[in-house]
Amino acid sequence: MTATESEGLASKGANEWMSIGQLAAASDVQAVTIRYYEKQGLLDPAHRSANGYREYGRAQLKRLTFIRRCRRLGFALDDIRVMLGLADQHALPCDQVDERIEAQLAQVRERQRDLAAMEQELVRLTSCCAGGVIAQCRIVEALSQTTE
Amino acid sequence: MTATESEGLASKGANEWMSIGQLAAASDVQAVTIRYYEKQGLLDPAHRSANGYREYGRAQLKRLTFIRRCRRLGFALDDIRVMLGLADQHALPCDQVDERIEAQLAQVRERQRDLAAMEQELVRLTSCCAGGVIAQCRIVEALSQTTE
DNA sequence: ATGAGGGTTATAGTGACTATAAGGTCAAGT
DNA sequence: ACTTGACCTTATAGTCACTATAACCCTCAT
Repeated sequence: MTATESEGLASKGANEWMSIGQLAAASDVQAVTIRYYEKQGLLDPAHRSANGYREYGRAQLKRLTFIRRCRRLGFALDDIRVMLGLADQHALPCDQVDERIEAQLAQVRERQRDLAAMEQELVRLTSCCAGGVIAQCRIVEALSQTTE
Repeated sequence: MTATESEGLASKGANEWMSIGQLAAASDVQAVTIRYYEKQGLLDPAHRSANGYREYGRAQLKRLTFIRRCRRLGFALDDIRVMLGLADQHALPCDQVDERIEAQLAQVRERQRDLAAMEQELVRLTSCCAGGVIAQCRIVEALSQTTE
């Protein structure tokens, strides 16, 4: 921990300006990645302090948190850019965002199915290869079997 | 469909030489990707016919199928290269392959957990945004909430 | 004043493709 | 015979979302 009042980041006492490193710690996004997002237009160019360092406030943390969550949910940066754009226009109907969420949900569920199949296959493979030698090991065979 | 006898690929009648396109169709791996694998050393340089075209037999299809399955299971090409190398030396103990499988299984299960969380959040988000306007929509809010 | 640990830029590299360009080959139809 | 179109060949460049590196500046404690 660097500064005395930076620890909580819920401490909205005096001023809440953060350096890029503090924002990185608070948001769980690396500093380089934050700069990358700025360059990609996902974050506005940050306000600079006298020495040229970037300074961030709670709004930026919020926005960055949103981005990080979306990334974790599997959204591409382009999708996120669009969603941020939509969200900035408060009068627009929510359908488009909702549509995206639905599409993403479909994707997530497809991946879940894939992973379930993967898991099953891996479990089968581990049990078939206990303490043996590759000559008897069926792993490669099992994974190269042509479906016929 | 191009050639007359290419359709079945289970037809092991006369000769079973395939062009790269046929192998691509049979293996569900794009031709460009097959060439890429060759360049990366995952596949041996293919035998060439008189005109310089690549020709493949069933052994290659098997190997490629193995690679594709591994990719689907989330293995990196480096891992696959090693596993192929291990599998080619039939006297070696299976432990190393097994170890990899175990590691991969752990990865798969971690992703499953992540996806489950994602799904939950997405479901929550879709229900909170039905027919509204962004001003009332909680999606962006929900995904930018600082955990406190 | 020195060194550690921040910050700044720009550029190059990563993995696993994907797209493009520019050409050679082949079977079928007119 | 010729053209069309689908296939094959190579090489190179682009993609995405970072990640690493280089080379430098700023600040603070010892």
